[in-house]
Amino acid sequence: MGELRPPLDALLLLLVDRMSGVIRERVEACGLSMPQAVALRYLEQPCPMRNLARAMRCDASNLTGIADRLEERGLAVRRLDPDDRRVKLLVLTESGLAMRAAIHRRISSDIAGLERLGPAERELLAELLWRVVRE
Amino acid sequence: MGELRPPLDALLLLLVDRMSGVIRERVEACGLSMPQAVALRYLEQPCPMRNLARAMRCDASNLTGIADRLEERGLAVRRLDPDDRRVKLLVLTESGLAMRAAIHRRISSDIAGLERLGPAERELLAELLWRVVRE
DNA sequence: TATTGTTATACTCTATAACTATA
DNA sequence: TATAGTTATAGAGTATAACAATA
Repeated sequence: MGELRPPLDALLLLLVDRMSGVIRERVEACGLSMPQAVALRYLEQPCPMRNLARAMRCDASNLTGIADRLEERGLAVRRLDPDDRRVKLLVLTESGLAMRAAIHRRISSDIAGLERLGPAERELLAELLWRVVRE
Repeated sequence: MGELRPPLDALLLLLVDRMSGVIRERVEACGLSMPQAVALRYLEQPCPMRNLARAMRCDASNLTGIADRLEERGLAVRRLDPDDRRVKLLVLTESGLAMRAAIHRRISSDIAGLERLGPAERELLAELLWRVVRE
């Protein structure tokens, strides 16, 4: 029963694979597509559509449709920017803020096999990941 | 300069987010879409299209198009299953095997900020992740 | 009857290019 | 002239439902 441990890179890929699947499931259980959920996450504050596109690493033309669908669902609205009349600011509604929080809550809870680690091991894992992930 | 360390769940989400982006970039630099690359990864051996769809967690009807495009690129071929004439086995070509290996190589190398950890710390991280990710 | 792969349909995401209204 | 958002277009992924061939 001596199961061979895969190398670190394989473990990281496995982790990403599993977590991505679970995240997608939970987001779609909330009735949103992934791009819509990602947009919500970036909309902590009113944001020009152009900036949002940059943050989401997609072409600006895509944001038209994504914003349309967020508006249709009542999760966000377009607001004119008084300082530059070319710009439209995308802003979360109350409902959008609630959805954003709900998705974050669902995604952050019950992660993978984290329950198999004790408090000290989680602390250790967090320290190591912090070193890896830090800017 | 005392930067606050985010909680473990946030660190894991951050890691997944970063790695997912890099993986997508590298896959698309190889000229494939993510679903095509995932299909290649699962095609270690000839595989009925139905099983592949199950593994990829998508409807079987999607595999028709994905397999079509893999065949157009000469990366895979459909082969009849002698044991069950309803079944078509998807099989990698030589070119498909090479692409599969190339993608895996590119994805596995130079991961995120892993270079910031020493050998002992990497060993520790691998042990912890193995506990988390193990079946 | 049940299953495999396909087709038809509809929706979403994706990029490119052209357009408009501002700056 | 440059930029912000939109539109038009085309390709790809996604699910559902219906279908032909086979079990």
